[in-house]
Amino acid sequence: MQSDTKPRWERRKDARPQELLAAALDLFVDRGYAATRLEDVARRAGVSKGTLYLYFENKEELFKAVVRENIVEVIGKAESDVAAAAGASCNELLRAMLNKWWCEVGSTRASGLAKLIMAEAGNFPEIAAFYNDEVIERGNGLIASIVRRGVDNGEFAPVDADVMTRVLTAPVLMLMLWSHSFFPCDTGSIDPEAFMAAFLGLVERGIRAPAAAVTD
Amino acid sequence: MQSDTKPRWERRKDARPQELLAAALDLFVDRGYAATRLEDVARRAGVSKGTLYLYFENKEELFKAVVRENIVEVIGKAESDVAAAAGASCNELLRAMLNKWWCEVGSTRASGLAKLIMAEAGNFPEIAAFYNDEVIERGNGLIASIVRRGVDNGEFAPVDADVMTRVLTAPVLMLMLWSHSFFPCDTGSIDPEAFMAAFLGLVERGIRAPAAAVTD
Amino acid sequence: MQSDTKPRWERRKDARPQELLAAALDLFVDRGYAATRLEDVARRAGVSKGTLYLYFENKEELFKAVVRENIVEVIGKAESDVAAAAGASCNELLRAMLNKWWCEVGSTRASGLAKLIMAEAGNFPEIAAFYNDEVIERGNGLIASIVRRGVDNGEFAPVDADVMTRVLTAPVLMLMLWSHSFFPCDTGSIDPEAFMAAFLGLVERGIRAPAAAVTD
Amino acid sequence: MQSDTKPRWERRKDARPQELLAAALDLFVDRGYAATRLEDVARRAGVSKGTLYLYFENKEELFKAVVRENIVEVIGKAESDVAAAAGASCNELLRAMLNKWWCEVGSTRASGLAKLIMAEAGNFPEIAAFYNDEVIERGNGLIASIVRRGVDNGEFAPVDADVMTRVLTAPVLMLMLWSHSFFPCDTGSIDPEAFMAAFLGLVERGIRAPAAAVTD
DNA sequence: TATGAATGAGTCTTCATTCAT
DNA sequence: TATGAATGAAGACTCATTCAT
Repeated sequence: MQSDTKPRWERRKDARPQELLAAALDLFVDRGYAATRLEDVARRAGVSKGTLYLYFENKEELFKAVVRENIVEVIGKAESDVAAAAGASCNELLRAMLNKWWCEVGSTRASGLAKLIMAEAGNFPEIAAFYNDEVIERGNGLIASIVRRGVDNGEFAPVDADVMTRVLTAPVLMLMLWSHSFFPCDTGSIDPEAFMAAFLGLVERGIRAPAAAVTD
Repeated sequence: MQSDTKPRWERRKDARPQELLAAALDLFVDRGYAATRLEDVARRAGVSKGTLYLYFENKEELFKAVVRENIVEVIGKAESDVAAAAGASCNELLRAMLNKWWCEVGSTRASGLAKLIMAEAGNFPEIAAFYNDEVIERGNGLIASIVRRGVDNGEFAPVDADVMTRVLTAPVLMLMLWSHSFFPCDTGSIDPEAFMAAFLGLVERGIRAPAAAVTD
Repeated sequence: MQSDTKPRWERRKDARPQELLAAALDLFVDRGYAATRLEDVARRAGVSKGTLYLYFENKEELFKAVVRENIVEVIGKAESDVAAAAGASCNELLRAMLNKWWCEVGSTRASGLAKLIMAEAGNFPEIAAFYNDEVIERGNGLIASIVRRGVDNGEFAPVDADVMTRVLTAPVLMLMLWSHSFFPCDTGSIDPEAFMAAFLGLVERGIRAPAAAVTD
Repeated sequence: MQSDTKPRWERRKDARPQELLAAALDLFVDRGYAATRLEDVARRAGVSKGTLYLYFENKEELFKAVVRENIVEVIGKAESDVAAAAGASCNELLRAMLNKWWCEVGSTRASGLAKLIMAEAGNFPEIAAFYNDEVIERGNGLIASIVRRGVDNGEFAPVDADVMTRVLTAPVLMLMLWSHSFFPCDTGSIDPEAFMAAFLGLVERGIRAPAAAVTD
């Protein structure tokens, strides 16, 4: 859409940040935050180290940009979805959200960022705070709101919504972590679909109100 | 009689390794593997850098020793326990083991090692291999053996033991990870006992054979 | 126009490797391999430690580059020279080569590398192998080829070429070693030209075939 | 010869320094001065690091003691021998001394000390001075005195005795160095006896006065 | 005498960041 | 905008020497 008259050597001017973000995502996911060298990010994006600093103030800002691009955005969409499904069955909605979370984030490269955060947040407080505010609080809030609604309307057993949110998100988080592990037994032996199916089955049967059977 | 001048060092041969392992556990857990400086480990144990090398060949061997001391040993005991409980109810045994795992490892400082491994194994293949062989394979094997027995004797629904093992261990693992996170919401908001209770309840109701409901 | 503040560094890409190699040669020769600190090499070349690593992967590669620059190249030229002098008197060619060796390598700073190798090869096997292949084998082969020709054409007494090569190269090597010794008697008392003259005279009279006298 | 009444555990009290010197010789020769660790010396002698310091003030004194024990002593005997052979043929005496030197020092482990000195004297000035005074000056003086006598009595061509001493000692020195090299071509391909025979033949024919040929 | 635990200065190597061009 | 040469602080590991026992 840009003017066609621009000389050839200036092409892709606007694409630079995207290429850098893509390269950074790959390397952060593979190596972690501290172990990722900016020079490698630059090289993978086909630019020089100095260029990277033209687009991102420093390593930390680069990382934040990667998180925004790959995770924060998805959460925003999910929030809209939940708001739109106000009348749906909570048991189904809950499982749909968990499954969607796995499909749209967990099963992508972006899930490596969760591993990274888990691992290194303690050494980089600023990053921890950012991730907590932008991802964890919002993501958990979303799940908790569904649980709360399910408890309120009698679909679910009367559980503590915040605690149950943790229990429900834990397996998906672990699956995300495992999918970025280098353990032979992990990498090789877990079938994510089977795992999610087993987990969602457990949830379906495990969360609903006992009384529900009577009610039926 | 007491000299006013503190001796340059104190001779504590037998106590040293334990003190060093304790200091190393603390720092590995707090900072991760790569970010832990051996000089800090030494200082925390009250000795000099060089002294550490009298007891442990290098950083990697120090780490392995920490894992052996804090995790491998517990697994060994658990294996005996399971073998001794051959006739028990699998549903109960399973929950007992998961709970015990949390109590004896998960809720201690040692659980930080799981976080560390999750996070950094990819950058340190030798450590990954060691941990996989000594901890993951053995630990998973233990849980899977119980699940398999429960499926065989009809206590459990006919699930895939290896997949279910992953599903069952995931929440405990995540709780371990969370308990070593620095996120305000994590550190503050999770009550491990409530989490474990919620999780074990989910398991009890979720894993048993459907027929069991009829039996009640 | 000249800024009063000296720039933190100066950009000298093309000159750098040469400056670093020169500094490295000096220090390796003066202090040996193990005792040469890369920081000193850098400082002598007027750069920082890190800069050195932009041009040479590590200490070993730096050393190899120094050897290539200062010795291997000369051997290559000598090989051409010998090939070109196919018809010359072997007695004269032999002495010319030995003398040339002294003049072009032995009497320069580069000869200190021979001392270094002699001294430290045992502790650095990789360096030993490199030097053996690139310098010793080729250099000895060159001298031996002349001796062999001289024996074959009757100029020389029927000696074993490989043994005689050792005998012939030994004094030049020793002179090289001596010229880098710090012994008062060595540094001061040896006149290399007198030494070489005495040695070459010894060779001229000592190597030729006894029958030669008859021939005259 | 010591009292037989001494308790068993105190045996070999006087042998300790000898054992330490033997161990030190081995390691200095194999690894050089700087690279020899005193802990290894102690271990090889079967004692602890601390014990070594009971007998030798520090690394440097240990090294000096090794040199005294293994080289200085031999030179003393050689000086007596030369003094006793006042009337012998200088050509023969010279070759006898050179050969003896090889046999009694050069072909033993002690020759490795020459390599070590050659290599590292520059980094340890005190050691250099010691070796120069105790070994080099005295050894060279011995050879030079024979050369001088041979020139004076017409047996030898009128050479400069000091220069010729260097030329004559150089091959033996190099043979000593080579015999402690790790180069395949060195270790494997040099036959010391053949080398010495070739060298001594060269000397015999090369050093005598030209007139001598006429005389024959 | 003998031990060996303890020390700490010293050296190679890495990498985020800066800045002259 | 883009480059990449240059910087320098930081960390693992070694080893001569000391000294309480």
